[in-house]
Amino acid sequence: MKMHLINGGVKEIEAASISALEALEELHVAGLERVVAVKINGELKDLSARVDSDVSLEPVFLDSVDGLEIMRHSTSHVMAEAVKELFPGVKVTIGPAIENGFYYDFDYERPFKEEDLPRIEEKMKEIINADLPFERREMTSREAITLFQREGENYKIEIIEDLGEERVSVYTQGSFTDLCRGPHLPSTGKIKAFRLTKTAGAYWRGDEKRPMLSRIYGVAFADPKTLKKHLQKIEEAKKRDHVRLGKELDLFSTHEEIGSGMIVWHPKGCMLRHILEDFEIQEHLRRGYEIVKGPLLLKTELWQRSGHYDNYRENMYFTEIDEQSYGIKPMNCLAHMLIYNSKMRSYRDLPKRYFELGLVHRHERSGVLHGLMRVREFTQDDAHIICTPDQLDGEIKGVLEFVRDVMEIFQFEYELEISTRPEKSIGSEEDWNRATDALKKALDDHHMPYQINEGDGAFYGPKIDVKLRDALEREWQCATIQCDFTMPERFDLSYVDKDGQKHRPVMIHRVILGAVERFIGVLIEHYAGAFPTWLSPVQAILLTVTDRNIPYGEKVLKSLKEGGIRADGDFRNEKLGLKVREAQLQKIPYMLIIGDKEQEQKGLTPRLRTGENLPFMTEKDFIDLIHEELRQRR
RNA sequence: GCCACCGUAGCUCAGUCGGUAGAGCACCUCACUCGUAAUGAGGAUGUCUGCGGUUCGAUUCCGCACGGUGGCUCCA
Repeated sequence: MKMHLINGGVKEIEAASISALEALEELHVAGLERVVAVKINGELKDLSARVDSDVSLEPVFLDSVDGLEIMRHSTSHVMAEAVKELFPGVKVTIGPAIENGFYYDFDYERPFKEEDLPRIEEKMKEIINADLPFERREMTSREAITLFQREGENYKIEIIEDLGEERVSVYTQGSFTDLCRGPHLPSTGKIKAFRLTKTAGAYWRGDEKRPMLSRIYGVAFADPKTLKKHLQKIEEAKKRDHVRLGKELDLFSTHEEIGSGMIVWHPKGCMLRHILEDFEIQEHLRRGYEIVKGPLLLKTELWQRSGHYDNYRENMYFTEIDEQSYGIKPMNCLAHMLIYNSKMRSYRDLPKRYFELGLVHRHERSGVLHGLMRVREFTQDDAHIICTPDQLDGEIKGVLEFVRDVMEIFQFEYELEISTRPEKSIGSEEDWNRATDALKKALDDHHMPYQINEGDGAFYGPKIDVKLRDALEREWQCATIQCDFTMPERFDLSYVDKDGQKHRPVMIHRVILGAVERFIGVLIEHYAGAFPTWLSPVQAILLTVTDRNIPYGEKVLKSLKEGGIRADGDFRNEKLGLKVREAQLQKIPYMLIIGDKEQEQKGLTPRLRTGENLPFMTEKDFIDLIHEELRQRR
């Protein structure tokens, strides 16, 4: 038979069938000890897989993307074996490889705790040191069910039954056999670096009505050095945590006595919000939006009419005024529709683009709250575009471009998803398809790649979601563009077309930043608190060298403020070194040194937070410098 | 909401195997008037998150509540 090595030689051998490992040896693959699997005709296989016809082979090295995933998956099997040895009676469920590591979900008489992890790690090391081979076996589903019945592994049986395959494969290493598609490492000794990181509860099959299992997470890398680097990176990322920086930079706080999910904005944080909101207003006006504002409380009857009462009630707060039930708005759309309906609309008026920095309240379940990222009271940069069906595509494109431009200003990388119809929803199948297609088309036309998120749409329509990542690489939904054919129907929105007849407009719900709170959370982590000048709550701080520089410092401060600079002064009787240090820790872009030299020559000496000094300059030059940065949004 | 962990001075944290607590920074006072990441000396600071229970005695053990963190589910 003839074997072809990808990016290598061709070799013909006599034998009719050999293992992939033997084949790679025949082909003199370098670094064979680091090979953990093989691609046979492009398909990932175990090294023990048989090679018995003319094939192309490609070794998979431990430190490749595929190699790491295989190793991480194998590590989860090793963990399952360790847990089964240490905790008799435990049942295994699923244990996949994930980004940087793996997890395994167990069903045990009690949940696992952090303190169980060292013991499990020890046991895993024993298994790894024993260098046990992973052995693959194929069998019929019936045989596999019998096998797992003997082991009392009813979750595995459920998986096999749901698979509905004729044959399945199982892998055994040491005392542990698991249902698994594979491939796996040749043996446990190939695992070079792992760490169990945390425990967590997780519902069986992600369904909160089913049992809560006990999940153990781990990370695993090709070598101890990379593992250490990864753990250090996480420690570094924690220094960028927005809750921590929010406190250090005096931006916001939360209070037990106020309640969960409510943010208190301090002067600097509030300034940051104000800058963003002001930016948003300018950008919206520029793009043909009109600013509107609706009330916080609206009668419950109206929420019934919109469908929110049936579909979103558990997230809403209600109250009673004069024996009349009211709901606090969780979304801003209702008032916008009433504005539209306040008079007759012609096709000539469309599209209407109503923009509101809308304060909403949502009763988020206590366990999901998280710093600024997930709160119960937040402000959306919300808009509703009401347009003719013909205008829909163009409007979606316009919003997409808006999102793209804004993300570029902040230099965010983002991921796009389309979410389709959820179970709990209103509207006809036809409208849903039409709306979903419009969203897809807009993304395709812009050549923007996206994922499909089945069943994750809003109850009234499908949506495009834009996701940003925080310091720990967790994804947060920010911008969203949602198509809606239903609300216009329910509120009987109409416009008079050229034909003199009333027609039904379409509505787009959309946000760009999403929630101002969440966006600021992501923004803090993105810049690690060192905001560009245009966003910095304090752009420059004056640092006097001695007390005799104070009067001059005050004069400079006054003219900088009059020049539109967000300036502050540190006129304390302290050493310059201390003032520099504190301004540095506050991550203020410019420290302006005011000493005798500056006083005599009538100017200032800026020090950047990078440590670099700019040459001595006049107040006016400095003001111009800042304004140039503002213009460029830097 | 579910699972795990956590809550000690304004902040970061130590401590008490049950006998009512400490450090650094910050704060206040005094001296120093100083040129690019911490000047020195002195001082004050706590219902040990809250409410119950066990106990002669609880910050420490137990339960509940409140708040936070990491996940699951849900979501901007």
